[in-house]
Amino acid sequence: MHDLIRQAEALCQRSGMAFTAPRRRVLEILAASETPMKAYDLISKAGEGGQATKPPTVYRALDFLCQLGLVHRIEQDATFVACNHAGHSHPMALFVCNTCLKATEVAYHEVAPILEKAAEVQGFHLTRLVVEGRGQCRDCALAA
Amino acid sequence: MHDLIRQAEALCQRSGMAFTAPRRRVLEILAASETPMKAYDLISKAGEGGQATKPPTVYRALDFLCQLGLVHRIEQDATFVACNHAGHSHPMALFVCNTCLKATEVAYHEVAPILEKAAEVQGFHLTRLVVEGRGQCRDCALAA
DNA sequence: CCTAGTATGTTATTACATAACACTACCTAC
DNA sequence: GTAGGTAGTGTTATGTAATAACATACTAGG
Repeated sequence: MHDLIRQAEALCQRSGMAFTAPRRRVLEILAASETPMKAYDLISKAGEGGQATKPPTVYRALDFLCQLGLVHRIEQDATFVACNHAGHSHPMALFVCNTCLKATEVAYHEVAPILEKAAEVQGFHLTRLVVEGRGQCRDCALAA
Repeated sequence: MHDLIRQAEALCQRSGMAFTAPRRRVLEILAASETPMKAYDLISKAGEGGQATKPPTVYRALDFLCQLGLVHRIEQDATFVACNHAGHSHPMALFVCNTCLKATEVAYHEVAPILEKAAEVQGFHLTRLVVEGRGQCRDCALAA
């Protein structure tokens, strides 16, 4: 999706950050992938153009893109996925289909305050929230 | 906490599973730890008794204990923590303090149905839910 | 007894992630 | 213009997490 790339360029320009070659490359690969990718698949894919691409290069790009909200890391299985809703900074849950492995993003507006409150009751002040899941997506349910 | 060990014994007996030496050892170490532990810290700690303890042994024990709900894996940082609320199978969120690294468990009864419903709207059927967080715990807030 | 099931022991390897340092490009202050 | 800072990349090496594959032991049922 070239949309995403253009959004990334815009976002970087606004915040004075550089949208450099490796960052672009990593985002392009992720945007073109149907499913979340493992870091090392990404590394070897990024290296296909003759460009030697080593782990730190890719991990740095991933950190950058994650911070900007253009990419999400799925903690459950250590994979990375381009964000469909870039720009927005909604809190987004990532639900991964057990069959096709695609990730579905679901907003959880209502849920964040509830969890924050529940945490606060125990004296815990939340600064970051991770909501993920597993299950079956619509397509795979219909196909079954 | 010997409570946890006794609970584990009981739980295993009821379900016809064996509470074997490595399983007990891993649970003991986790129960005695203030904070969630990384797998390899666990492995070397388990090996302190002269007993050679290799990764597969410990990972197998961890899988077993996680299935029984006696231990939780914290996906954010690949650590493991003994569960304070064994027996119950409440859905539990794990919030990790950025300062002291201790984990606080918070029930999220109310939240699960909301997320399930939000997922269902997009045709996604949830079978597993992971809710985790980061922030500051009560003790560290008071100390600050 | 012996065999099927369950669990552990052991070796080796695969996969995930970062430390540390050298180098480049660019920008800005003098 | 040039000294020095900042941000980013390249490269080597290593640290950390997890599992594959196969051998061995324990135990309960026929």
